Amino acid sequence: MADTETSQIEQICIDKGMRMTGQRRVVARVLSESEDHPDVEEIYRRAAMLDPQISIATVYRTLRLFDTANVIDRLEFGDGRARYEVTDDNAHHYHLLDVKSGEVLEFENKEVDRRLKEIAAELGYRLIGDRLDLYGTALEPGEKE
Amino acid sequence: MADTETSQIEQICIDKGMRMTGQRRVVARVLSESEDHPDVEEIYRRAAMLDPQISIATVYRTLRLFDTANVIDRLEFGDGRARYEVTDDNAHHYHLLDVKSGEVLEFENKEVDRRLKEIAAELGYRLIGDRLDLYGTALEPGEKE
DNA sequence: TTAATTGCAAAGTTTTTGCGACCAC
DNA sequence: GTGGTCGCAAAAACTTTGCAATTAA
Repeated sequence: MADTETSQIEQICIDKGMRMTGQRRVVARVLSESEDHPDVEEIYRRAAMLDPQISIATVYRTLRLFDTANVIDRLEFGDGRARYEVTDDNAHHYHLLDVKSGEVLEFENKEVDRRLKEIAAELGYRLIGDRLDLYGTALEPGEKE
Repeated sequence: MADTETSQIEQICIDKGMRMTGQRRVVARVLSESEDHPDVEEIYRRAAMLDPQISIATVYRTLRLFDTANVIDRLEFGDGRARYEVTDDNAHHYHLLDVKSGEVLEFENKEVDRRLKEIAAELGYRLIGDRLDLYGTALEPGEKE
């Protein structure tokens, strides 16, 4: 079972030379197995299923650690709570929020990537990060596209 | 002097049928005259110069009111506190943060506007809002652009 | 062995809210 | 006049931190 496997994030942390405690392994596993964008409470809830003794303070500390090490990305969609996802070094992506359902879609666009880098350069900056979130409502079938 | 004039935002609020109290006028004036992106504490500080009796609770309530009415935009640059700017219906713009100085530059780009709308449509959504923030470091003279 | 990490509870930040007094319309 | 708004202080929501006990390397 997956219970004894090394999760994707755990391996990254090991490679980065982090001290891997049981709690960090649990949080790493939770994040590796999440396909959504959970907030801290939700990550804590999922982690507590694997280790009922884990403290939310440790979850906060671990998320900050992983975020600082660029292992995960902290997202903010304007609802006050931070959400997290695993950093994907190969494919930088953006988000589209369905404002009615709260669902979050991810999308990539190389053309946008390139254009943003150019824009930063035109303004005299080296682009080191970006955040692009679209907010939309689902088009009904037949509705104008 | 400007003290008795109707500020840009105040007029918008009047047009929207809002009840205009002295405090709302003060916050409206502060925002109208701000060319930066102040956070709540800073807005409160500036408002208190015009009305020393104003409460920060009222500043929070007024900002939420203005934001909900789309008179101002709430910005989040990842530092935990919300910042605000006057909504510009004519020219939608994006932000570039100088991560070293904390300075915020604004830029427009019709091509990006159009592309984002197309992307949303391709995903099956009507775009109703977006947020695009670039993070960069200033290029030194002669540095690769 | 020992410096780093944990759980707990206390405290720090930012924002919201209940309530009686007050004010705009 | 009266429903909306204000100031105040309390509380809510989210996040960080001090400390003694525990643990990874």
